[in-house]
Amino acid sequence: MSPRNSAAEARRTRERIVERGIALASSDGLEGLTIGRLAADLGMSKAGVLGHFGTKETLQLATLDGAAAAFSRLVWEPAADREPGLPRLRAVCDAWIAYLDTARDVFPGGCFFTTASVEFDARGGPVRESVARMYRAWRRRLAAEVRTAVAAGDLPAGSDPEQTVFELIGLFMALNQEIQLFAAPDAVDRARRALDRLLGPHRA
Amino acid sequence: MSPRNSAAEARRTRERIVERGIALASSDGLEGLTIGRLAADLGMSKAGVLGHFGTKETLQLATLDGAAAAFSRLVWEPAADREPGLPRLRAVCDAWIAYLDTARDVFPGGCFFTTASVEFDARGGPVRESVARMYRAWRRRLAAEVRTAVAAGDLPAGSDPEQTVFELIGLFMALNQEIQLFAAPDAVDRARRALDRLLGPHRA
DNA sequence: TTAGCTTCCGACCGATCGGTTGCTATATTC
DNA sequence: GAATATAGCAACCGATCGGTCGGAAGCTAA
Repeated sequence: MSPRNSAAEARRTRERIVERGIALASSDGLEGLTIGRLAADLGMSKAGVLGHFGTKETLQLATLDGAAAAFSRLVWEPAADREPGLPRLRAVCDAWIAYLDTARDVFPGGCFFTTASVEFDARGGPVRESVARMYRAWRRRLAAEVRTAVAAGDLPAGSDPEQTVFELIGLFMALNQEIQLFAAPDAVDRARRALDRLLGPHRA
Repeated sequence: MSPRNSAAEARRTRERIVERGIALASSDGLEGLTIGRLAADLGMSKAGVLGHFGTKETLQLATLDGAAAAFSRLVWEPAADREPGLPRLRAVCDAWIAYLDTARDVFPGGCFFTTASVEFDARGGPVRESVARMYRAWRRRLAAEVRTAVAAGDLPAGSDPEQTVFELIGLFMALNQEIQLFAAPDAVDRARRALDRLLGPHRA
């Protein structure tokens, strides 16, 4: 079903487009992601790129979904087999920090979702809604782990899960700035110390 | 020295351009700030707008400076006559929260500097450097107040000022997201509680 | 073998981008 | 009052934006 490529290869092509789109958008934002540049980077024509998505907005949504899948693979899945509650929460937070610190190959421009959130938080449209939906889902999962940890007595009984999650998100955004804008070598140390203040000393 | 306007009015025109630029850039970013749109908004020609700055980059830097001046007026100056240390630090933080929550007329798109930081943190150039310089200056001032508060015994002796500032910045970014992306009605309450956790209970 | 489907390309569209140029109109300086 | 300086405009520049269209190339099903 194709000219230069078979139907199966077409899927691969689409994946290549999304993968490259993630890298570009993590640096220049989802709006700064242009079809022409994406095509040039991949050695394709603009029509060839756009043919897989139809419109730029659909391409943005696909890129966002691709980034979320990569994030899930890096942060959520490795912690899935940890004991629910504080152990799993810590594992997720450690992986989140590692995602910000060492996932430069997939996300060279820093946190894809911080960029997308700030870029679209003052606009309407499906991209904004999709970003908000993702953050809400992640916050819900974090809050659930906090609740489990409180029930298990691993976090103080008075802890407000939503409050803890609010502060965690702020921690990750501050770390992202520390790494990307300031290239601070002690960024991860700071983040770990803030984490200890929130969840109690590490490896307690 | 001018055609339709005198030299004095030209300064006013420049201020109008910057003021409108701040509003536009707080929503769409400094890159999304386009000369054509700015001109249309102000009922001017593109050449008339650009004539005051020469290049878009200079316009971006002027807009950034204008935003910093407005921020200073809203956040730093009102706290300047407070007692150095914890009282002044608290006043600045409260004003910072108010800036994020209620300064919609000047900054309709939320925190101008979070937007600029995330937009330029993966690029080079003078705009990025200017953003970094501003944040560094603000962080230095915050850290100085923390140090004074520690010396006065208003904060625990073991407090690390840079660490406290790191967490404060995260708090403000999380609040910005809570307001802009989620329009959460309890956003300010959350921020205040996080602040209490950092600096001790309010009005102690 | 052939007909149809699909991927992808090359060429093109109108709109907009940042920026330049020549000019007009006015304020200021002499 | 003449000369000068300048704010702002209209028109235009090449480049790029998102997007469309027709056809070439090749896989697949009949």
